[in-house]
Amino acid sequence: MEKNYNPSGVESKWYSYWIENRFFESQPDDRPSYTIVIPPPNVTGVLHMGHCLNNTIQDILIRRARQKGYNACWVPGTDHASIATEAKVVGMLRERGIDKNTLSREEFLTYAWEWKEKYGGIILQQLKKLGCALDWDRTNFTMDNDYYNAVIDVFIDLYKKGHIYRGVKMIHWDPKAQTALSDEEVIYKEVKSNLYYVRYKLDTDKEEYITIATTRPETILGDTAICVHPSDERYHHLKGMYAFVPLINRRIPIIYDEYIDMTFGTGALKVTPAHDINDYNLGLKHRLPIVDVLNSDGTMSKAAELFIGEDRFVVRKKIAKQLEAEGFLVKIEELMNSNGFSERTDAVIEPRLSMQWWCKMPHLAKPALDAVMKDDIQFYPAKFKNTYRHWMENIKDWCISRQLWWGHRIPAWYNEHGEFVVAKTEQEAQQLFTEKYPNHSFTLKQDEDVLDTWFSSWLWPIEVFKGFTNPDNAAIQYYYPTATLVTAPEIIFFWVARMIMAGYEYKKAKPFDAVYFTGIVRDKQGRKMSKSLGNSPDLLELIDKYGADAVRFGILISSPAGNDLLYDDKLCDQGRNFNNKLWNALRLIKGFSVTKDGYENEFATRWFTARLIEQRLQIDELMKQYQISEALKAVYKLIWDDFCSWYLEMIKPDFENPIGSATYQATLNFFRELMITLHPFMPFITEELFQEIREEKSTFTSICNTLLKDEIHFDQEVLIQGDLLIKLTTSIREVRAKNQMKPKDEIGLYYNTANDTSIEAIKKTLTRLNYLNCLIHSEKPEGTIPLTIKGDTYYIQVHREIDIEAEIKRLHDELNYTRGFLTSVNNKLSNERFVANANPDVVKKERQKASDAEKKIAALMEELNRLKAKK
RNA sequence: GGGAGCAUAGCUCAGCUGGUUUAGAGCAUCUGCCUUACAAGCAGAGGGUCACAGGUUCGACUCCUGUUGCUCCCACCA
Repeated sequence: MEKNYNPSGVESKWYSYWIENRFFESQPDDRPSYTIVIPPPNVTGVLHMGHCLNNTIQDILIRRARQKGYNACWVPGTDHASIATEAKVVGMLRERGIDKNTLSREEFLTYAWEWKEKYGGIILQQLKKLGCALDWDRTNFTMDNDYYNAVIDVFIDLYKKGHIYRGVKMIHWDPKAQTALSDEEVIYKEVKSNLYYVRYKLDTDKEEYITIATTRPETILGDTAICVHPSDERYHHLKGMYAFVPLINRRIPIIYDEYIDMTFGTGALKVTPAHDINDYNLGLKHRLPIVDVLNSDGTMSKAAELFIGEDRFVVRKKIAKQLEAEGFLVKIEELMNSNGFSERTDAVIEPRLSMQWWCKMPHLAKPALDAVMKDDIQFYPAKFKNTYRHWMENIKDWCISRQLWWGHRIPAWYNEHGEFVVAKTEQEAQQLFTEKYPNHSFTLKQDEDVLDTWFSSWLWPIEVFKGFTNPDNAAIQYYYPTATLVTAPEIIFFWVARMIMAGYEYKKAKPFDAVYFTGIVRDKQGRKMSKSLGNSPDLLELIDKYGADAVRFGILISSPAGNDLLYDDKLCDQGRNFNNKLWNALRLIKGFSVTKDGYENEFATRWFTARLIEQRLQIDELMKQYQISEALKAVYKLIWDDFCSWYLEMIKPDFENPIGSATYQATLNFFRELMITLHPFMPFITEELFQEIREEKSTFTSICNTLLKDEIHFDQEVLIQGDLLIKLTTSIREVRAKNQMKPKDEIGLYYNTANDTSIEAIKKTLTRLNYLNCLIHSEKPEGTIPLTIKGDTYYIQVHREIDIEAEIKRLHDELNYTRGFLTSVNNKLSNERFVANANPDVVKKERQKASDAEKKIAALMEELNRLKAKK
């Protein structure tokens, strides 16, 4: 074996081996299932740190489930991501000099599919580098033929049930992508804007004005009223009056409504029903006309009368100048306010009135809310239940149509008069049309729009098993409900909530038992990783540099449950070092020469046997609670500290001496068990080392399909002895360090407890003791340093002048500490109410603590006096 | 504006339903070691008024209230 572990080559070798031997494939059988559906990454995506965290966690859950005897199935796939992909394709076409507007729908879709075939699989390939144990035969895409039909069928079904309708409402418009967005796709950001104070001339004989304040002066051209608060005395005299919109002189009424905030600006609001949701509502209430001054691309429309065809932001500046020139602009103030941006294109959102398709939510939300509140579906961390409840209780109708081509085309058919039917095919539509509108003409045209991406992804846990296409098939029966969904909290509404709704609506059952929400990956300064900051490392480069195991380790070890994690390359260093530690531990073991009568350490093997079981139970508990980074820490310590630092040092024979075959076999076996325990976290190196010590080379064995033992009983007593041994060893090393002794300097230990069998296990290697003597009570050795552990005293002989003053001080400090401790314990015990009220076990423990402390104090006193006498 | 969460060592965090010591870990720091698996290593050390102020209790890092500071989600302000 090389001196250092080198992951390159090893990782791809084992991934191929796993695939060739179909270890990740799953078919229904008599084992219980453990299923995860991957949150399908966008076809446009490349792997980033968020994916790394997310998929590593899923991989751990899947691999562990398989080790625990479940039939584990992890389903991969991608999401067509309508708006994001369409934007990419449009961009690609532009680079090639093709304008989307010159293409037919079919031509555009041909390009889009080409693009998807070329780039759509990249992200899945990258997951293989991470080691993900996905069942590739089950790969799904949200626009696969069956999946597409399932989405359309669900639309039709909900329409028939009366949950889907068409209507004109104020929606969020993305002028860049030129499509409607759902509420969830709008991100509000604080921006610095100007607040323009503009005066409107009143329709009187005198030179009278009313001044309003607005951040969007370009919409002045769409004003149809000015609104003030009914109890605002400043404006009482204007009742029933009119004003003129500056520049275009439209005569508009002054209206009164309690919606107005009198303290903002001048207390007078310009009302533009076409371009603001609140203004729209005011308009409805006061029956105001609507003047839509913007085109769909964000330029001024004909209705604006001025600046026609110019961009809204250009016009904002121009109109301010013109207002100023004509004496309408009173002043400009700076203001922080929040603007909506498109999640996908980052364009500033326009509230816009338009005809869209909607899905009513209340009846879908009800069972989905109950399931989470009653913990039928468990959220980890549970705090997200609150967020979820709040949204579900205030849920609004879902805008599901998008003015795009890439996606599931809405199955609605219209005649020339805008009358429509919903049907899967044109044929069906014609039939329906005849029935519905017997005397109308019908040259039918299908709706040009597609459905929101999430209207397909909410069916993911069902349709990846063909739960719509073939509802009674064996796979859906066996795998659904899935076990755990691992996802980011950002998409709790977009996706998680809606999958739960779809699950109850169409399967009458939850889609998953639990949802684990990961944190956000941030850089070490706590900033969110983003392209624009350039603080996101290239994952593939990281894997090349450190190996996937080390990267997995790095991202997990910093990842507390439910909190954001601060990633730093240093953590991958730690992971790489851990790899190397494992590698070298095996190098040591394999380097032993083994004979029947070589060195045996029966205590050490007993101790580690117990330790292994104890820690595995601990890891089980942590994993049950999804405390994944804590579980990894526990494995890490078990291997590094318990196995390498203590166990291996205990069983290491003297230089060039052989090890006994019993101890050797036990050690190999421990190592194998440790690899299995670690495997879900670091799959590649554990497979490599597992194969390295494998005995039967003939069968297609892998650590992937090796079961974890489920022992639950272990020897508590030997663990206590081990702790004592560790304490003693540490104390001896401390003496060495304090006395600045070289490794070669002679040192000896006297002990006096006959009942202590573990003492024999203090091998010279642990502390480099030159001799170990049991002594009889009466003859305490001279010139030694006393160590008091749990009331027993040990003596260390260092063969050099002892600094008695320093030793006295050390004993004194320890004595003081122990006395303080005893006092606090005694305070409790002398309190009658404590003894009366506290749990009897607690009282018993406190009594034990007191007597231990007393014993220790006595021993310390004795040694202190002896030292003082010598002085 | 509504809601949720966090505050423990220089940094990142454990410490679950009050009593395992007078609070732990990893990283970082310092000291000593090229000791025959690993310097990507070994051994040892230092470092905390558990944000602040009250309260409940025999007993509070842990429960309650308030204050301060930070984070997130939702609603959305012309």
